[in-house]
Amino acid sequence: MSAIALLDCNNFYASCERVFDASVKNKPVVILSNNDGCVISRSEEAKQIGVTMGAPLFKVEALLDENEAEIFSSNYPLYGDMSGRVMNLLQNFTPEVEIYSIDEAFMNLEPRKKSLDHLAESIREKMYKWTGIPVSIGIAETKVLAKVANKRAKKVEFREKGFLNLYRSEKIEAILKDTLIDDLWGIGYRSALKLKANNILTAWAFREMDSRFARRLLTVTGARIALELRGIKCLPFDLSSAKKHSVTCSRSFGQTVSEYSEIKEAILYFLTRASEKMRSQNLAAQSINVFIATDRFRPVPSFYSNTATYSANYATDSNREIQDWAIQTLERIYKPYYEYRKAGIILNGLVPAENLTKRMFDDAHFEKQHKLMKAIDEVNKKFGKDTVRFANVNPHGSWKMKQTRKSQSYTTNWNELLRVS
DNA sequence: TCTGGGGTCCTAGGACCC
DNA sequence: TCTGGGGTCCTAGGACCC
Repeated sequence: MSAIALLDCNNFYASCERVFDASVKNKPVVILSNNDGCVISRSEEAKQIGVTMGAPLFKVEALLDENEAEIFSSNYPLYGDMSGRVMNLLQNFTPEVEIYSIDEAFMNLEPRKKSLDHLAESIREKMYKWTGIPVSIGIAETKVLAKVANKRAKKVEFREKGFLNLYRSEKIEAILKDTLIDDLWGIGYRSALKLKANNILTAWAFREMDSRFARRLLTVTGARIALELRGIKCLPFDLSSAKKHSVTCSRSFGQTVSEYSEIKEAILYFLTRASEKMRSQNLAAQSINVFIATDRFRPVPSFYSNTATYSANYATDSNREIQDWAIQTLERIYKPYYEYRKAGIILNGLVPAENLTKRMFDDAHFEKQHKLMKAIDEVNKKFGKDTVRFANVNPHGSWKMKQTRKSQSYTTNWNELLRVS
């Protein structure tokens, strides 16, 4: 039985901003979602003054001003780059690292030369020294228990140490009894309601629950979590950094949009971004899902939301072809007169772009398009986004979000390096 | 035309995560 | 005035096959 660690970066986005801007140390810092809509990351100081996760900016703006907080739009190139540094560093401690999210990774700590506590300490220390990012670590026999340990490690009692080792620990029972069912990884709002209706209020009660009943109530997903709480591994360790199954691009608009031509513009723009990302992983899509929606908070004159899928007989990575799919699909769901607030596309059925099934008729033609797309991607990578683009794509449509508080791309753009004066 | 059991594949929708 | 975006997995149900 091996020990699993879950490492995550504390207040990741806020911490990233701090690495490069000393003037925001020891101040409340918050990072906003796209459109500068709501708070998605908070420094410790911001949490303390009572800014909640997901709070809409307009509701906490006064509070932030009073406390002289720093407010940033999200800067994903920066966070992505910092994430890469963190994950690379982890490989020095064990080859078995599963990157679970931009700021979290599971690690298999076996075999090891040091004690688990010692190992956790040295990982934390090196991470801070080399990347400037503070991290928390939870250690246990399964992923779910490691998650519990990690969460607890952030609480006041363990914050100083920054890690909690529950591997074969007699503390497990007490901690599970003190963990509310709502706070358990994998149990969301819906499942928590069902469990509470059955008087299952804590992680411990869930662990002790009859597993057939757990399965009936929450399907296999829930049953697995209950077993993991007992120390039985059900969630596999995924080292493969597996290829994606889908790529999404969607946005809320900066203002409402009604005209078909503008919605189409937005959709084609999202398509450009998503297919770029797809090709960067050498994948091709076999279907597309298009969705549009009016403002869910202000259903005026009435709420409308719809989605449709186009499935092709072959996969492609050519924008020309996917554009055709997208437009046909959009036409099926677009209705005039509505004030749309959000739209997006999902590319599905991703397969490796090499060795695609040969097409009966226009294979040579497709080969050409494939090469053309690759060439366009190269140019845009070198000279900047949308240097070369399809004429029907407008990267500056009226639907475009506003991002007014973005920090610099310190690590990914030569023109925005940190200046030392 | 109806009748049965057993199987696969696909899709839409739900639930959850960060 | 102002409320994010990008993913995964599971299941039920329809269509189809023998």
